[in-house]
Amino acid sequence: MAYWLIKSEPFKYSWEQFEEEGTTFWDGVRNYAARLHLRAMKKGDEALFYHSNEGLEVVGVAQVVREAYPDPTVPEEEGWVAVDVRAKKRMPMPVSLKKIKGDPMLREMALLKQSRLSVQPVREEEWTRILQLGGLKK
DNA sequence: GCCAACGTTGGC
DNA sequence: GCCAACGTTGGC
Repeated sequence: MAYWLIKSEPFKYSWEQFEEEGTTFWDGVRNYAARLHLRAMKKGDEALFYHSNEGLEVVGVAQVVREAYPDPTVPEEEGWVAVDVRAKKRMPMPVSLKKIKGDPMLREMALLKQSRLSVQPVREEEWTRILQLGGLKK
């Protein structure tokens, strides 16, 4: 099982909307590096849901329920993909970018190193640490 | 294949 | 609103 981080600007699609819908298709990725990650996602993998631009914090955990398939919003020949994700758990204490930056265990996170990448892998140690900080794990 | 110009993302 | 970082495009 692998771990990921997916970003959304809350005024476009927020965790609140996500929770309401329960399951949604994650589309709109138009970046080759991000697409590689989308294609590598397996059913059952989990992802941190991060609010970019506004909020600037990890607000919840999502789970992959359907692996990569052609993005229904563009012609299939273009090769872009979407996955389906389900809102799994809200963070009791959202983990802010500030906190992540200040945490020695999270210094190597892709979120800090490649801040523009909208779908990125998360290491197991980082995953565990974020869940701790968020109040989802001891 | 290089690189300048341009567009986009995202933090501040 | 600004700007750095990064990706993409297009001329050569």
